[in-house]
Amino acid sequence: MLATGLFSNEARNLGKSARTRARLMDAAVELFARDGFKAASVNEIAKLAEMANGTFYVHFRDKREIVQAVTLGIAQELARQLDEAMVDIDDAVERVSMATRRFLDLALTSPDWGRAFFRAAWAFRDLRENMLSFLRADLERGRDQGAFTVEIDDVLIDTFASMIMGALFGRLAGDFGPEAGARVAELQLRMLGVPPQRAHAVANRQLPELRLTIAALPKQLKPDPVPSR
Amino acid sequence: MLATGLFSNEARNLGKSARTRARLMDAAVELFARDGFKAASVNEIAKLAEMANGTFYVHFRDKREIVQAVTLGIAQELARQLDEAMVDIDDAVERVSMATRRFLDLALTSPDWGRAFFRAAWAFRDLRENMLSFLRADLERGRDQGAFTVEIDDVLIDTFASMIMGALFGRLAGDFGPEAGARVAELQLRMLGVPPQRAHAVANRQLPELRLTIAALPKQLKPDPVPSR
Amino acid sequence: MLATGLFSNEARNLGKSARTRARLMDAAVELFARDGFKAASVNEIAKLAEMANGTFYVHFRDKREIVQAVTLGIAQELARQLDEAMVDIDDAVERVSMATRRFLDLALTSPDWGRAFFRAAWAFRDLRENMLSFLRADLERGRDQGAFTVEIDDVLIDTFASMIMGALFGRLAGDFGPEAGARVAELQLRMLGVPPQRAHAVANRQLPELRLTIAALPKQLKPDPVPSR
Amino acid sequence: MLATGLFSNEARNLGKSARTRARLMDAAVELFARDGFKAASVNEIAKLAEMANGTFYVHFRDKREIVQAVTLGIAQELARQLDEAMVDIDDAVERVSMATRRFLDLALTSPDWGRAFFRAAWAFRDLRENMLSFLRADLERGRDQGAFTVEIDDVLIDTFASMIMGALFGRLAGDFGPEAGARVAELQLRMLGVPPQRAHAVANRQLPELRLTIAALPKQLKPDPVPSR
DNA sequence: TATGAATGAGGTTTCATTCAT
DNA sequence: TATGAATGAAACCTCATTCAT
Repeated sequence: MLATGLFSNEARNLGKSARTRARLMDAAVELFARDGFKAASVNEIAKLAEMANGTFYVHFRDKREIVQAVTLGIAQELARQLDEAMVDIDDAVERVSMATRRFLDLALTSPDWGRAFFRAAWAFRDLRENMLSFLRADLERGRDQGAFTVEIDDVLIDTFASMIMGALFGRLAGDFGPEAGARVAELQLRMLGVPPQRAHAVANRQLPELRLTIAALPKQLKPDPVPSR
Repeated sequence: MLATGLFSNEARNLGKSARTRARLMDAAVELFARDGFKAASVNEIAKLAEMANGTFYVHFRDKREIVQAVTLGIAQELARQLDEAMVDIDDAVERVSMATRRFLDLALTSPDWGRAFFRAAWAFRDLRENMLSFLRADLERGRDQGAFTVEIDDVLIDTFASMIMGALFGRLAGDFGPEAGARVAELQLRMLGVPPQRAHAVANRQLPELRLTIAALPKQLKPDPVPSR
Repeated sequence: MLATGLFSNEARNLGKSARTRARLMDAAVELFARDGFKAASVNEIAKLAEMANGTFYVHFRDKREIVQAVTLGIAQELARQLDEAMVDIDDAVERVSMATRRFLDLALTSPDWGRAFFRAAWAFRDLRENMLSFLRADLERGRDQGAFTVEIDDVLIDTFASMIMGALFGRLAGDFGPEAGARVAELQLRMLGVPPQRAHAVANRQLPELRLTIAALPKQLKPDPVPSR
Repeated sequence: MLATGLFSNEARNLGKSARTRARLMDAAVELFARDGFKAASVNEIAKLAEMANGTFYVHFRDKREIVQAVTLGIAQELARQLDEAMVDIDDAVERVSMATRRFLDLALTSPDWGRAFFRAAWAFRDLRENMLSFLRADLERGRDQGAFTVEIDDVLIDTFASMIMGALFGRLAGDFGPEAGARVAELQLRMLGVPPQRAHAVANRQLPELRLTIAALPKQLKPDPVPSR
C-alpha cells in the first residue's frame, strides 16, 4: 500500500483526507526528486500514489499547489529537526559545524527529500531566504564571539550555503561518502577564520546519534519569477 | 535576421549549413536560459531562429542533441577563454583567484550563456568533471608551491566549484553586483590557507580588461543518469 | 444561509427534504442563468447551496433532472402568476397586451429566472408548447371577438412568442428599458390588425402594480431531441 | 473524404493548409449545429474532419478561434448572398419582404449553417449588431418612402429580427414548412403599417429561383460578456 | 537543405456520478 | 438524509517528431 513515505508517517493519525493528501505528497517527493518539478506529471503522481488522477484535484487545486506543499513541508521539517539538534549548543563554531553536518545527515536520511530540497533551493527564493536567515544568525554570533575573523555579508552567507548545497549534491550523486559533511564543515571554518587545527578538531568531532522525530504540515510558498524551471 | 548570437558569430565564416545550425543553437541558448531545457520547445526554438520547425531536424537528430551541443559549446568556449586569460600566470594563488573572477565575468558577458551553463552544470556530469579537472590542476599547483595548506581532495575541489556556481547564481539573480567575484575569490583563498591579508590583496587586484575572442564548435555530451533534467 | 431564493420561499413550510431540494434549485437557477445548463456544474450548485456535493444526488437522480425541475418550476410559476394577473380581463386586445407586458415584468422580477427561462425556451419543446397553448387561446378569443383581422395559425402564434422572447433578451442584456414591453405589445397588436391608435392606447395603458405570490412545485419535462443544449 | 462542406467548397482552389482549415470548419459547423459551441469538442471536430486532434491546433489557436471563424464566415456569407439577391430592389416594402424570405431560404439551404447561425445570433453581440444595421437601413428607407407608418426605433428593429429568428427556429425544428417565410414577412409588413392586402400580396409574390455562389473567408469576432454559453 | 502540415501520445484540469460512513 | 472522498472519462491543449514536397 506504500503508506511508507515521511508525509504519510506524519499524517498516520489524522483523518482520511489528510492521509490521502500525504500519500500524494510522498509520491510527489519521489517523482520531483527523480524528474524535477516540471517533468513530474500529475497523472504519474496519482498513479504512484495508487489512486485515480481525479483524486489529485480533490486535495490540491493544481500542480503548483503540491509543489509548494511538498517543498515547504520538507523545508519546515528539515529546519525543525536541525533546530532541535542544535538547541543546546552555544558556541558559534560548534553551531556552524553542526549545522552543515547535521543538515546533510538529515537531508540524506531520505534521499528523495534531499533531492527535492536541492531542486527547490534553486527554484524558490522564499525558501532560500528562510534558510539563509538561520545561517546569518549563527555567523553573526560567531563574529560577536570573536571566533570568526571574516566580515559577514550577503556574499559570505550565500557562499556558505552554496558549499552545503554542493556537498548535498555530491552525496546525492554518490560522489562523496558520509565523511564529506565533516570535510566541508572544516573548509567552512577555515574560510571563516577559525585556526586550522581547531577547524579540523571541531568539524570532525563525533556527533550524537541522529534521532528522528515527526511533525507538522505545510502552508504557502511562491516560486521565483526568474531563474526557475 | 538575428544572426547576432555567439554561436552564429563563431560560425560566420563557415558554410551555410553550419550557420543555420548555429542560429538554432543561439535561439536554443536563449530559450534554455529563460525556460530550462525541458520547457523550451523545438517549435519555439525554430521560430526564434526564424526558420521552419522541420529544419530543426535537418541539423539535430532530436532535442537531446541540441541540448548537448549548446551545453558543450558553451562549456568549451568558456574554458577556452578562461585558459587564454590565464596562460601567462604562474603563481597558483593568482591563478585560482583569476579563475573564479574571470569565469564569472565571462559567464556574465552573455547572461543567457551564464544561465544555460548554470542549468547544465547540474545536469551533465561530463561537463562538470571537465571543468573540475582544470581546477584540480591549479589547486595542486598551489599545494606544490606551498601556498595552500589545505589537503587537496575531491570534496575540496567540488566545494570550490560550488562556491563559484553559487556566486554565478547570485549574480544572475541580481542579488550580487560585480564585486561578488573578488569577494568569493578571497573566501576561497582563505579556505585554502592563504593568509587573510594576501587573500584580500590578491582577490581584489585590478584585472586586465576582458578581451573576448571567438572560436570552435562542439561534439558530444551525455546527460547524467540520475539527478538531471 | 441564503434560503432566500424563490423556490426556497415556496418550500418554506414544507418538510426538511423539500427545503433542501428547493435550496439546490435556487442555486441551480442562479448558475444556469449565469453559465448555461451545460457549464453549470453539480459541484458548484451544491457549493452555492451550502451543502456537500453528494447531497445533490439524494434529491435528484442526475443533472438532467434538476434542469427539468428548475425549468418546469419556473415556467409553471410564471404561467400561474400571469394567469392570476389576467383572470379578470375579458377583452382579448387587453389580454394580449397584458400577457406580453406582464410576462416581461414577471420574468424580470428575478433576472436569474428570466435568463434561465430564456435558455429553457429554446431547449425544451414541452415548455414551449405549454406556453404557446395559452397564447393561442387569447389570440383565438380576439379573432372571435372580431378584434384581430389576421388569420390565427401556428406561424402567427410562434411569431408572437418570438417577439416576446426577443424583448426578454433585449431587456436581460440591458439593451432595452422597462418601456420595451409596451412597445412590443403595440407592435403585436398592429400585426394582429388592431387599429394603430387603439394599439398604442391599449399597449401603453397604466398597469396595476405587480403583486407577487408564491406557489407550487414541478414534476417532469423532457428535452428536445434536436436543437438543444 | 467528406470534402463536401461549404467552407471546403469555398477553399477548394486554395492551398493545402486552407483546405485543411476549411475541412475543420465544416466539421465544426456540423457539430456546433448539433451540440452547441460549448458541447462540441475539439477532438470530435478533428475526428469528424478525419485528422489527428493535434492538427486542429495547427490551424486554430484554440477552440474560441474556430467558433469565431465559423460564425463570422457563416454570417458574412449569408449577408453577401442576401445582399446580392436584393441588389436590384428599390422599394422598401419589397426589400423588407425579400430580406426575411430570402434569408430564411439561404439559412435553410444548409441546415447546419442555419442552426449554427441561430446559436451564434444569441451568443455574439457583434454579429447581431452587424445584421441589425442592414435591417435598420431598409426600415428607414420604408419610412422615408412613406410606406411604413410605424416609428423606427431599436425595439422595432430588434423585434423585427426576432420574428425572423423565430421563423428560422421553427423551420429548423421542422415545425414549419417553406411557406413560413412568406407568412412571417406578411406579419412584419402588417406590423410596419403596410395595408393588409398589399402586405399579403407582396409577401406572397413568387421569388426568383435561389442561385448560390461561393465566396470569401473570415477574420474576427468577440463573444458577448453576458448572456452566452 | 529547407519547408511546414500532420501526427498522436501525453499533459493539466473538470466534472457527473458513486459509495462508504 | 447528509456527507465528502474517490472515481475515471473526457475536455482542452502542447510538443517532439515525421514526411511529402
